Amino acid sequence: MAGSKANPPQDPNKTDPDKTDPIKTEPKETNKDNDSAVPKHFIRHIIDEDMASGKYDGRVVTRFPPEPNGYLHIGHAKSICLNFGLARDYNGQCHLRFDDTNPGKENVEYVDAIQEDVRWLGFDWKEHLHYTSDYFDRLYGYAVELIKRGKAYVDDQDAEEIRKNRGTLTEPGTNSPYRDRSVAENLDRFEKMKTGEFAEGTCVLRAKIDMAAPNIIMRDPTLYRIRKLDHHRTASQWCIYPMYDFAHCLSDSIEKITHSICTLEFKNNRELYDWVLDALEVYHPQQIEFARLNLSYTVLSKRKLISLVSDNHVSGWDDPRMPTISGLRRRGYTPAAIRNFCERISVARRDSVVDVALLEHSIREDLNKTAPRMMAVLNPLRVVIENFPEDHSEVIEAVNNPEDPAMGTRKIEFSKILYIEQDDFMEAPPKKFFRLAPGREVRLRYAYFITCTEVIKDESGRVVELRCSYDPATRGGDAPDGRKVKATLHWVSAVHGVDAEVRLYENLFTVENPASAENFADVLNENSVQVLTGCKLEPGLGKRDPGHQCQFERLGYFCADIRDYTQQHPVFNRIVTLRDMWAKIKKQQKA
RNA sequence: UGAGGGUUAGUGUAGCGGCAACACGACGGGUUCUGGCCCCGUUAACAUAGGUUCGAAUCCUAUACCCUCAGCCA
Repeated sequence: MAGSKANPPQDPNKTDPDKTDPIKTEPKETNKDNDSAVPKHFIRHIIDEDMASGKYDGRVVTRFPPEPNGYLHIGHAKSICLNFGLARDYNGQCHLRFDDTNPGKENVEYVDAIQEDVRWLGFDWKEHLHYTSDYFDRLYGYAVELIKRGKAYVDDQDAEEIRKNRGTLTEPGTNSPYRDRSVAENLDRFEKMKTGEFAEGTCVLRAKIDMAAPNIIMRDPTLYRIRKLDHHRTASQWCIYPMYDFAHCLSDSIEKITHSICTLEFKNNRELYDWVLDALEVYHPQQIEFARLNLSYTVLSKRKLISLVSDNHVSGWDDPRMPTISGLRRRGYTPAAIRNFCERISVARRDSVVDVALLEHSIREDLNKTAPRMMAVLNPLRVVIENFPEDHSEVIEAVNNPEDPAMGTRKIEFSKILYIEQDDFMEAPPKKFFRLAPGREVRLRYAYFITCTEVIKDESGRVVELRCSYDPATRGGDAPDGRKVKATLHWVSAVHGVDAEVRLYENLFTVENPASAENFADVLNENSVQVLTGCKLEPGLGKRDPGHQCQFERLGYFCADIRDYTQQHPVFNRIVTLRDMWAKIKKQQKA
C-alpha cells in the first residue's frame, strides 16, 4: 500500500498488559446465559441453534482474518469484538489469521501493527496465529484435486478477454475457448504456472462452474493467478498465488472454523465458498454475513483512509483524528470504551450509520469512572487576588475523583496570582451566564470565593487581567454564612503551574456522510485540530507518563500524547469534551 | 432493467402470532464545590398496499426505496 507512514514508535506503554485492561476483568460479562445484559443478536441466535442441534459438536471456532495491507480501524474493532467475544462467551476459540494471498499489497509492517492492535483491544488468540500463506502447499494440492475432478481449468485468455466474456449483470457470459481442456493438459499447465514457465498475466486457473450463472461470482471465477513477486513470508517460493475465494474457505476448513463471520459484501461470494468446499468434499464451516460499521462524520474505507494519510490531511495512521485503532489509542480512547461501543451498536444485517456521539458516550462513560480529575487552564486569563498576601501560598486539598473515593486526594497550591479560563469571565454577561463578571462572586474549586473588583484591558480593549478579592472565611470552598455562588471555576496558580501544549480535536469532516461527497477535500473540517500553546497545568500534570488519561475539570478528558509528551514539554490531546450545557445555551442564544 | 440482501422513534438495536422495548440523542426538571456524573420526566417508530387470523412489526402477496456483485483485490 503506497503512501503509508512509518510505524508508530514502539512505546512500552501501548502494550503494557496492566494498561490494556484485559477482557477477563470486564465487570459485565456478556455471557449467553446472562439475559439481563444486551439482547442477543442474530449470530448468537444461529450459534445457539447450532449448539442445541449439536451441529459442530458444541464447538465454536471463529476467526478474524485481516489482510495485512493497512491499519485496523474501528470497523475492524467491531469484527474483532464479535469474533473474539463469541469465542469467549461460548468457550470456544478465535483465530487470528492473516489473509496474505496478495504479495503486491501486503507487508510485515502491517502484520505487526495488526497484532498490536488486537492485543491492545484486549483479545488473545493464544497459539492460533495463522497465515493463509502457511497453507500454500495444501491449497495448491486442493487446486490440483479440483482439476482432477474436472472442476477447474487453466485459461489462457488475458484479463481483458476474461472480463469481456464474463457477460454483464443482465447478459450471460460466454465460455472460454480453453474451458474444455483435458485434465492432463490442465495439470501440466498448472504445474508450469507454478514452476514459473509462464509470464504474469498469460494464464490463470479458473473454476469450471457456469458462465451463465445469474450470480456473476459463479461465472468461472479465477482461483490462481501468476505473480512473480516476493511474499513477505514465503519469499520467492511461489509465483502463483490463490485468490480470496479459493483460499479463504479452504483456510477456514483447514482450521476447522465453525462460524466464518464476514461482512455483507461477501454475501454473493458465499455461493462460491460453499461450492469450493463441496467440490472438494472437505470440512465445511458456515459463512455468516453482517453489516459493516459506518460512523457519522468519518470515513472507514481503506482507500479513503489511505488518501487521508498520503495526501497529508492527517499526520499519519495514528493521527488522533483517525478512526484507526492506533489513532484512537493515541487520541486516548481505552480498549474498554471501544469494546463497550461495539457491544452497544450490536450486530445486524442492515446498513446503518452509527452516530459518532455514541462512541464519545462510550469513552466518557469509561473515563468518568476511572480518570483522575486535574485542573488545567487552556486559555489563561490572569487573576490577581489583591487581598491575598504576596509571596505566600497555601496548600489545599482536592479530590482526585468524586466517582471513586478510593482514588484519594491531592494537595494543590493557591497563591496571589492565578489563571482562570478566558471563557469563564464576561464583562457584560448575558442571561444564564453564571460565571465571573465584574462585581460577581464565584468559587475557585476547592479554594476560596472570589469577587471581581476590577477589569484590566490592553490598548485594544482586550481583557488581560482581573483584580479580585477573596474571602478568607471561604477556605475549602464553602461559606460559613451559608451564602451560595452560581459557579465554580477551575484555576491554576501562576507560580506553580506548568506550561503545556494542548491539542483540541474535532471531527475530521463537516458532514455526516463524507463518503457520499463528490469531493472528499470539500468536506474536510479545517478546524479538526487546534493547537494551543501556553496552557497552564496543575503541576502534577507535568510529571505523567505518555498515554496518561485524566479529566481536566470542566473541560473534558485529555491524555498525554504517546509520541510528543515529555516532562520538559508536556503535550496533551483532548480525547473528548465533557457534555456542556453552557455551550448549548450559548448556541441557542445565538440562534 | 440478472442475482442476492435489506427497510421498527432523530441514531443504533430488541421483538420471532398476543401491551412495540432498550441505549444514545434532543427537550424539561431535580441534585451538585465540575453548567460533569447521577436521578426523574417528555418526545418519538413498525416503508406502502392488500391478504390470512379472534388477533400481524412478526405469516403470505404485491409495490416502493436502499445496499452488494461485471478485479488476474479482499
